[in-house]
Amino acid sequence: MTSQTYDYIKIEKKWQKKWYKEKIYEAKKQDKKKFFIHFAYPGVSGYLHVGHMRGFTYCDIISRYKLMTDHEVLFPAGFHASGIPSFGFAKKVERKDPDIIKMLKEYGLKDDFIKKLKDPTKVVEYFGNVYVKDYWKKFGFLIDYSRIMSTISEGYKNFIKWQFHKLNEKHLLIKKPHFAPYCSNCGPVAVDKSETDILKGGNAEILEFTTIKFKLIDGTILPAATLRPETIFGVTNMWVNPNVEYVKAKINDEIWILSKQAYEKIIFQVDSIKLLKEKIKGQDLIGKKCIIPLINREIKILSGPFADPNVASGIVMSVPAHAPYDWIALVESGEDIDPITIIDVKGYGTNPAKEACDALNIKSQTETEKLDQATEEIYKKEFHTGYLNENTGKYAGIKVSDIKDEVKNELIENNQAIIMREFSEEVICRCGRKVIIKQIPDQWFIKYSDGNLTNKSKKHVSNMNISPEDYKNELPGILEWFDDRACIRKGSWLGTEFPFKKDWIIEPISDSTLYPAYYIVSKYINEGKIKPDELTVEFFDYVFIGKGKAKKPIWSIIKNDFDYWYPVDLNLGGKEHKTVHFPVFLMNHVAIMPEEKRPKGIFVHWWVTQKGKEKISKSKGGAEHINEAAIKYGVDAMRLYYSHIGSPFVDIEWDVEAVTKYKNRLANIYKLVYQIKELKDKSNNNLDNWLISIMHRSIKKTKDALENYDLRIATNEIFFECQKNIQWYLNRGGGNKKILNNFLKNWIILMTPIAPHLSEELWMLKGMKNLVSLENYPSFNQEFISEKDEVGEYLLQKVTSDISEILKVTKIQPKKIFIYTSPEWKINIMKKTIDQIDKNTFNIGMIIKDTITDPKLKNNAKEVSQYVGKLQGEIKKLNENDKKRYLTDIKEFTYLEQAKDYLNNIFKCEIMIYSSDSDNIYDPLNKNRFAAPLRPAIYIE
RNA sequence: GCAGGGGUACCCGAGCGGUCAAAGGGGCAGGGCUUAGGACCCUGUGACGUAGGUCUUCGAGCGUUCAAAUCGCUCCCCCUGCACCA
Repeated sequence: MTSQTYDYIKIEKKWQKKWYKEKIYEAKKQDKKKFFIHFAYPGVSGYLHVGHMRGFTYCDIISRYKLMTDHEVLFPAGFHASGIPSFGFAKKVERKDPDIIKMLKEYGLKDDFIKKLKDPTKVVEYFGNVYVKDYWKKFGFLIDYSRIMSTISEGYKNFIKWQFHKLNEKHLLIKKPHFAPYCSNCGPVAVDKSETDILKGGNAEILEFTTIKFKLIDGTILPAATLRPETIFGVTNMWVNPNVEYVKAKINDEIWILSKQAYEKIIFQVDSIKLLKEKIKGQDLIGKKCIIPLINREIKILSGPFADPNVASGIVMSVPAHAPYDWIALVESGEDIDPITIIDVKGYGTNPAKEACDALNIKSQTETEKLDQATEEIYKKEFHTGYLNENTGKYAGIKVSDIKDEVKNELIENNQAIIMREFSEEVICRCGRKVIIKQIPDQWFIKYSDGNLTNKSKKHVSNMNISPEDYKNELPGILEWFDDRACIRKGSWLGTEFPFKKDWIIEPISDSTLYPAYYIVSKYINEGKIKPDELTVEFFDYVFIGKGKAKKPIWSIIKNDFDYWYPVDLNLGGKEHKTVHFPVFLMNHVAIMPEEKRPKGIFVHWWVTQKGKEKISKSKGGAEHINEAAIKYGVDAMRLYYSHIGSPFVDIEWDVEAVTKYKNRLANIYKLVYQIKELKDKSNNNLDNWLISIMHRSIKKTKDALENYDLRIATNEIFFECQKNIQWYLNRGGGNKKILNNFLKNWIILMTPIAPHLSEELWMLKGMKNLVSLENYPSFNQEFISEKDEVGEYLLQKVTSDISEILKVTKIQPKKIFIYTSPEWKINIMKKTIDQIDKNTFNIGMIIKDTITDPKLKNNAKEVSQYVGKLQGEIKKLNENDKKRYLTDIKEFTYLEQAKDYLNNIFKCEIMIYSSDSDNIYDPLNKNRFAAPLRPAIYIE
């Protein structure tokens, strides 16, 4: 192994050891500006994958950058251990789930140890360790490891209890009934796409059927369930399935007729319900009459075999003017009933349902596919563009989309309807039972709907620093829409006991809103300087909101810390947090913390997906394991990949080949530094000044980008532009040791936040003794900018590419190349014209006159006027950069003359350079007349 | 349903009124370096062109403008989040 081999494994180990030994990560309160950054702590649900590292890495990059720009940085981390995941994991271990056991064995765990993971707290402990040791430390994160905490620790629980006391004091805890997915065997279950808790039905939505109480003559209730309560005005009859035996139930004081299936669902949703012995055949209801509530019209019950006993109440009201199913059924029934139109919609006449059926040529109730299509079409049209007409009484003229809830609410207030909730598709629990929706009568909520809280939060957002900008604009809407959130639950999971109701546990979103504040305390807990049971309500009142007095000296020490570090400057999290975590993070701070302690910034990043934009999921194959990837590609390569492959605000694909390319790039940089070491010292003023100048441009661009957290732009500048520049310098023949050294040092520092291990290694190679991680980021200095040399190199590149172009087109094998730089008068005119156009004083005649006062140009008047004429249009198209280039004073002839060796080298032939102003020019084809500023004429033999 | 984001050359992806035939990377082709290379360097990669040029392109169609990938409208198509999962 030669010294030039990039042995990243060795390098990583070496520098991590040093960082962690010297504890350079530890945040210390100093007289500097502080920066508090953290990521939304991960849930403890198993091993993480390469996707999770994206956000963590961004956080470390920003944190390292701040550390290098004169900030004292606090970058803590912890685990969100509350909730179902660790509990579920433990359960799986307990029942020896083969996938889980296999996975644990793959990670090298012994049977004895695996057994221990039946205990959820052991699960948390184990994975907490994995996250710290195998992920965060392996990636070189300068997390303050002295503050690591978990949400199921005693101290944290006391903190959460305090939070809920505060919410209660502010009247932000309320009680009301709630409807939640529930398994009669396992308790509450989460219905979501990941299907953690369930076997089937992850895509199910909860549908809210307005169940309207139609009354039979004897007062018995025939409940018709509908998603479109506003159509009640258009009801002409009822549909009852003749083949179904309905049951009767007593709900409060009412007798209801409904399907057996409906009964079994509704018992969980109403307070008082009793099944009666009496049953009734659908057939026996047909022909009877009932009354439409609200409008008190009498209608007939008809036979509707399509009325599905599994859907809602099993009984359907018929709106033939607006529901294709009802229309066709009515036609087929042969009854003499006129549809009632209640909605006016552009593009339809008096009976939209009939028109839609006709358009699709629907003839029978059995054509369900077409009927569904017709239903959807009409529903969409009517909902978005329809208005209720005169048949709807006081609602006439109102938009359908605005009225739905009003009709529903009126019916409910009049005790003429209830809401019945049901899944859009079947949901089956892990245990095999059907998941139902259950009413929880006295559910506690955090009142996020509170107007005052919402408004204050929205106002706070407007002063925050939020990336991306789009999210900042979205947030007020989200806060507005964010509703009360059920905050406690009873069931098998981990979390803090709710202080106001015994045996109930605070749910995991509600216990992770103010938590960055706890990082200030966790350090003292971890170091044994204060005990968990000392963290009383008085303690937190004093430390966090300055209420009361310090009962012990340590209280004021902690408070001092808190006052220095808080608020959070930047909270990073994935896009999944946009509508859940970030809103509650904000609103709880606004509710509880004083104004100066509310968060300053949020950074939302998108995900790493599998090929084909699929979410990486452990259950569905998953991506590479973090530790394997780290060995295969190297940590710095992965860090570079995350920060460069795409904008933080798009999903990126995990692309093994791309990561490999990044790895090679780092190896090249490593080699390049070695190669430069071996160069012979030589100087070239123009070129050397150019390198310094361009270096400072890069410094400026990088810093500007990093200040805005534009990680990708910064990374591009450092790892691609800088490399390109130094490559140009070397290819051009540059070799000034002093300047190269200076360039490299700056370059290495620039790289450090992104590829810290490589940077440390290179820094040492340059003979530096200190840690580059603790260096100061280079600062931009205008003095080092040399416009002249930048323009000179630009000219050279332009000439080179022009010559190449000519060679390519003409296919000439060049023997001699002649270059003619612009005559002085054209340069003067160019400058004058730019100046005058900018000042809006352009006068073509004056410029020509001025120019030909020069006796040498007297005979060239025609050429002069032609040139000026063309210039005008061209200059208007120029941008500021271009203009600046033309206005820069540079002796083109001299510059090119000095770069002759380079041209010589490139084109492998003799190069002759002339100024168009000089007399002895070899120019057989009179090409020099085409010479213009920064665009010399070329002639090739 | 509510809300958000997109469609750019072979692919990924930047650009978001003139600097745009459109950055950067990858792929592909040719050349170089090499014992070899899947490492690295150079060149090319819309079409046409024996002089640095011209022509046609940025989902589709209209429009605004001296000027549009970039702005407006309409349409088509994709993707994502949505609360008791974190």
